[in-house]
Amino acid sequence: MRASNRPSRANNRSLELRDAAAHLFAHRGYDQTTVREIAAACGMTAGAVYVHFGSKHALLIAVYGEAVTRVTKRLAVSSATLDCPWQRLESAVRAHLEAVLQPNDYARVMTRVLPEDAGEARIELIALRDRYEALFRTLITGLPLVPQTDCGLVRLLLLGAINWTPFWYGHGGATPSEIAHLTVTLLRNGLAQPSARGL
Amino acid sequence: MRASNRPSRANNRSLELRDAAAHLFAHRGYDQTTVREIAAACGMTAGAVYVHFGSKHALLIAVYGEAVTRVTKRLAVSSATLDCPWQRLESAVRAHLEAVLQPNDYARVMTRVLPEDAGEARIELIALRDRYEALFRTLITGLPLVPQTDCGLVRLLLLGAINWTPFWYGHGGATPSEIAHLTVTLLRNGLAQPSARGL
DNA sequence: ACGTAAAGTAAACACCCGTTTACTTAGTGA
DNA sequence: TCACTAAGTAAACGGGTGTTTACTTTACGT
Repeated sequence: MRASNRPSRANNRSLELRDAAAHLFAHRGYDQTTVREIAAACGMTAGAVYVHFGSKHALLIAVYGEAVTRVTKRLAVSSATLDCPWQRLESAVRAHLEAVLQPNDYARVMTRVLPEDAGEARIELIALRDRYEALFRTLITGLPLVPQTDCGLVRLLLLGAINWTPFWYGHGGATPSEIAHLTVTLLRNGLAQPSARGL
Repeated sequence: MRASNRPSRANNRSLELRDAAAHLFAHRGYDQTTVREIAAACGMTAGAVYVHFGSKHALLIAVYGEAVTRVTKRLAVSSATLDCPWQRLESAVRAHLEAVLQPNDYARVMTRVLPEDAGEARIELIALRDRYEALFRTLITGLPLVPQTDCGLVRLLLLGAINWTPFWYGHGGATPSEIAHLTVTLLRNGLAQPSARGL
């Protein structure tokens, strides 16, 4: 049968493996996922994994890298056409949440797997994450803020709030779009009653 | 020699074991900590651990429970004497951050170890965490907010922001007290320039 | 003084892990 | 057609895991 291989050889089962790894890492974590499970999800043996990836760490780095690439692309597109910097930020937050909260294996790995769990691959994962978070840096420094605001701290708090969402999403009943709107509104106006607003 | 055991027998090496486990879980995570390491930290053999705890999971539950108890106590004390609900919240956030960010093994386990990593003990850990987060529920519902604010969502965003701090603390240079102040000020007033503040 | 029970040891148990090693299969280019 | 190479298998390797077992030590109550 030659029906399943159109281009030539190299049916790129590497990508198949990477997808399976992403799925398992996202749902069960890195440590609790075995190479044999990943292989079995592709109908292969554990040994065959090492034809495509040098180690389990390399597989994680591939998944993490792809996750950053995808969510970066999505985020750039979603906020490119808007003028208001607050709307740009909200759009970016919405894109991030949709990526993290929908059953999107890749994006979820970014919050589910801590770089510390990756051993020697730790440095590469942190570099990948930093590359992504830099996007929020530009979005936040573009906001018209009260002077002397610590933009870095604001960015870290915002990312923390939205990175933690996978741990409770579903219990609150809010959609990613609603969460994004409340988050950015909160960031913009606060939630004190205007009459009771003090310094 | 009977110098080292005042009360009677039972020098409570259980507590010693629990402390050692807390230290290792906080710094290396649950999966990557072995029972033999915990035992060795107390100068014991792995087998002796099972005299005091029925399993590694039981040890984690003990650590997690103690963590919740400690930080709950600390939080209740810190915000009891204040009148202004915003100051109460800031004080609680500060207490939480100090517990999580200082080299405090117990508190750090609450953010470092995900309940999902605990297998069957998962349900008990989630129950313990919920018991703690309920404290913030009362603090937030006590705030004078604009009507129809989703208090639950606000609480979850706030807890996310401060639970994520261990992953970047130290790089920003801010102290727990400063972070707490900015966080609550942000929550209260937002960070838009008053002149540019819209709906 | 002695029986009892807790505390701890050393060693094994049974299993699972990531990785490697021969070996087989199959498609490709010359 | 035939050497070449990538892809994959089956099985083992070396080591580490949580846990259990049999045995020893130790301190107490009576």
